[in-house]
Amino acid sequence: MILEIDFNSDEAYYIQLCNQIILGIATERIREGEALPSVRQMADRIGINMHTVNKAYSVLKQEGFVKLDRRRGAVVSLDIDKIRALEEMRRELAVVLARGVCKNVSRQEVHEMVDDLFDRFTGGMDQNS
Amino acid sequence: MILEIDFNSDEAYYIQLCNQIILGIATERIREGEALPSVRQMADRIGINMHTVNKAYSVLKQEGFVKLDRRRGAVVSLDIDKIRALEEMRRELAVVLARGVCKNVSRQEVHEMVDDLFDRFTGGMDQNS
DNA sequence: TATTTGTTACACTTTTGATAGAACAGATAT
DNA sequence: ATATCTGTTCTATCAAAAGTGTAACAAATA
Repeated sequence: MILEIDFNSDEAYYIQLCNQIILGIATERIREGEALPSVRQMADRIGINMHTVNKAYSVLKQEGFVKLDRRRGAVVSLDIDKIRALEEMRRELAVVLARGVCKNVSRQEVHEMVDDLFDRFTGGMDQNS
Repeated sequence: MILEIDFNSDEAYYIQLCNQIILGIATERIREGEALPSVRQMADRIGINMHTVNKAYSVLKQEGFVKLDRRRGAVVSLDIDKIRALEEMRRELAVVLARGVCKNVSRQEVHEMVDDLFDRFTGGMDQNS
């Protein structure tokens, strides 16, 4: 699992960390039941403060991606609230697509991009889910 | 054109304003060549400070959605840098889809959502663009 | 001339992001 | 038992971002 913070990005470190972990889960580089490095290990590895990692883990817990276990650390545990997930996705997607539409990105190009990304996530094994 | 700030949102006011204007352009409620209300008018109307509106307009200018004219104000003028737009869309889409995949949102559901949003933007008149 | 435009400058407050050190209870392994 | 690890929680500090307020300026307009 490659985790790297872009210290020049304008995105907050804890947001970058959250997104990369979520991408890791989606691409199955981290699997359900696996534990993330402890806040201190992770902090050392990627070069940021323990409390910043802790904040990222707390957000991931709040959003239902991990559960925090005192003995095992942050364990990937997906809380499936699909209705809520669909609502949030729609809100975010609306803004992303609106930007694209303004820049003449076509419907077909978006569909192709979605397929391409989905292939990366599931490796083509997502006929049902 | 309905513009409203959610004062309870954790999203910055100027980001909310940017997104709503972009949505307005995408849905053609604001058309190319039209001018947005002046920073002072807009500030009065939606109940935030002039400088915050100015910041939003500056960001929209920077991102190529409007041009700022001393006499006419902020005029919708789309600077089409499609390659850049596609790159940014891909980055943002990756995170949005990853979240969805973790929550069992299917490829088909995403495609349907994209179609639905595109219909809202272009009213079904986007076979070519 | 008076008004409106974007623009800029200075000042100020509040919130957020990030870091730091320290301590605690619970769990674990030696 | 001891030492070590876990998340967690304090207090503290610093910098940057977000937002507001007042004021002024040049350019354009009516």
